[in-house]
Amino acid sequence: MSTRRATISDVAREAGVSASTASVVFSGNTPTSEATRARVLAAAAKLGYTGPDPRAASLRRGRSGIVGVVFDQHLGTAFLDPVTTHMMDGLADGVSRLGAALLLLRDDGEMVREPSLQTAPIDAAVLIGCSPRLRDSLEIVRARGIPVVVVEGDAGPGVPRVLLDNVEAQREAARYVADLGHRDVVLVTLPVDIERRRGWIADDAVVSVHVTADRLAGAREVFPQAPALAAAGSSIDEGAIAGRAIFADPDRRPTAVIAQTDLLAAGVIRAAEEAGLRVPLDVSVTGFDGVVVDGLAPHVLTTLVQPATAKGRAAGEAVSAMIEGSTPAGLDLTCVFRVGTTTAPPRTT
Amino acid sequence: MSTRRATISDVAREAGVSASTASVVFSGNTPTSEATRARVLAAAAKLGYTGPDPRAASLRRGRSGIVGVVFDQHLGTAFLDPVTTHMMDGLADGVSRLGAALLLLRDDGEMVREPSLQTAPIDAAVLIGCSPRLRDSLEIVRARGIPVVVVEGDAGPGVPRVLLDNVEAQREAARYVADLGHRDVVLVTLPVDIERRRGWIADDAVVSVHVTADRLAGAREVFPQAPALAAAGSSIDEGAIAGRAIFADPDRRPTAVIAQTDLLAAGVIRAAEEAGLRVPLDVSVTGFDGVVVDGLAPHVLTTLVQPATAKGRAAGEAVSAMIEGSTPAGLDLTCVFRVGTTTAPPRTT
DNA sequence: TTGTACGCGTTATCAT
DNA sequence: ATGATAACGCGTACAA
Repeated sequence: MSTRRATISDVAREAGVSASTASVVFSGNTPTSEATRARVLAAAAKLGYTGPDPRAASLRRGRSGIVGVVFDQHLGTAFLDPVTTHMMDGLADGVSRLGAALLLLRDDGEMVREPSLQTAPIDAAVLIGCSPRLRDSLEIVRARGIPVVVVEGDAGPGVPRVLLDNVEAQREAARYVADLGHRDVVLVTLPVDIERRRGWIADDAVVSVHVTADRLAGAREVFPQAPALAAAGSSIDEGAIAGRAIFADPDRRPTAVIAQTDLLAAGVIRAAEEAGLRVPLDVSVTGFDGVVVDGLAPHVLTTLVQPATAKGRAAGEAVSAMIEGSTPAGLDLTCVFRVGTTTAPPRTT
Repeated sequence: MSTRRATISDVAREAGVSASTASVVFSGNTPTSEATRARVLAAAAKLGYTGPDPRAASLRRGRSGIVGVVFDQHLGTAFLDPVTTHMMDGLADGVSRLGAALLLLRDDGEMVREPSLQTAPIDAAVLIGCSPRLRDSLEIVRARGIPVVVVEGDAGPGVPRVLLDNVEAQREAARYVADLGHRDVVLVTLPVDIERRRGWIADDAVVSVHVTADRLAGAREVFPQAPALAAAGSSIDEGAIAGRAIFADPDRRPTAVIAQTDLLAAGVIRAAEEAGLRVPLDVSVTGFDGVVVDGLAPHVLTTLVQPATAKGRAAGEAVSAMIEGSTPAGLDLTCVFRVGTTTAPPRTT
């Protein structure tokens, strides 16, 4: 029972070679004779040496092989959104070429103990979302000289971004609804600001959340007068709350609802069915995101399929490229409109 | 424009102090005079030095401040389960005392490029789930001499585990259902093995998934003869599939269904309502987990509320303790039975 | 193919 | 309160 973990020098001594030779055996960066290789490995096994200390290797190499992913909210909250989840999946994929792992970081402004965004041993960072904190996070990583990519957020110049065509996509869906013959349409939106207040959005309201504003703008290009009801978040329950408000008055029911996310759309459908309306016969509903909404079956949402996984992968590949020295341009991803079973022409009364 | 990032020696030189003094200014580990402190900070600002290099600090200190979380499946898949999500939240919380961040690791057995579980600069590891891979992962981290905690899995001796009282909890729910007067009960279970095949579980079937087996055993203590239908996973849609099978034949409908997760229960409820049954008037349904099932409202599941967040936090605190040198015992967490609106006495026909 | 020499950037210890 | 010194464990020129 040694009192201290074995180092590569110990192994080298045991094997009767120099430390650098042992190092080379483990890294494989230089050819070694089969004999020494075997002896080194045997010595390592004997000493319980499991490989180079990652901390020392990382100092020496100047790289840790870790990419930080920065959230501005509780991890639990962030992962509740399937879009985020899929993006993480793509991200893991995108950095895997580089063999990097993902470090979950939360930058909430507080001075926490390490490792925070300021001190984590990361080779690059991915900033997510469009929070007000984003600028500050960006400041921190840029000061550290760490490559950074921003996903769907407002970054300064010189920072590669991965963006979505929210305006155009939402416009396309709205156009489809209009072409079906709908004129009486209500929009259900994501929160308009950090307050996350529910309610009808006034014409002069300032929508400070990027995504919300863009999708709203897209829909309004087709339905300039459509009333818009803001939800407090993206969930089925929130959608149902909005839906109940919309379908409460039988005399003022719209023939179509354009929701800004699939979850909201699913909630609206739920509310419609509660109110005795059939989808799409009595009311058409569209969503946005193209995620699998658990429990929505047998409906198939008419929606905009966003490449959530690809978004993450693009971000991952971008940071990989930056780590390797190149300067990737930003990437603009596009959604694909998908016609499902939740839209139909309005009923002729 | 310097060609190289400034180091703490550069800062010290610029400030006219020694490197160790500068170091102390940043770490705060030793009192310093206000004057030197200010001079060092000024020098740092001038040189664009943003703090000690985490890699070097980590080598020197022998700690990285990073805790690895090991999954055996796609991250996207893992995070689809709200229980996992909540656990991650608790985990983040539990390691925060130590100021650690979480590194997402996937150990799928392949020899990947670093950092894998074998080479990641982690101070401790948390292994999740009851996969066959778990033993191997365990082997790797133990060989590295890294503290490890296993959550709801089968670990060897000497490894702290965080466990749930699945058997007892499920038994309590079953007892409650029995006490309501139900005799004709069907169980809906999680997958029985890696195959994830749907279908009725034969009496002599081998249930190799720990959680499934435990919850099944608990229910069978009260309802030894109850037929059990395995789902292919934990989701509303899977629950609905099981539910449709169960309610297909009007003559053979049970008066109660005991589902092994809330998501499955929600699906069963959906299927029941599709079949024109009212919950809980015509059929009672219980779940397990106590997560918020988006879209289940207005129902409130009768279920076993599992302390998912606490589970994660316990694991986090356990690794924190181990990093600091103590050897925490395992922790047995208990579920709390919660009566909701989805159970009632069977209708007297 | 193997060994020598050096430095990566920091911090703990101890002396002043 | 500050400074000198010595590792921390490794990888990589370069020489042999």
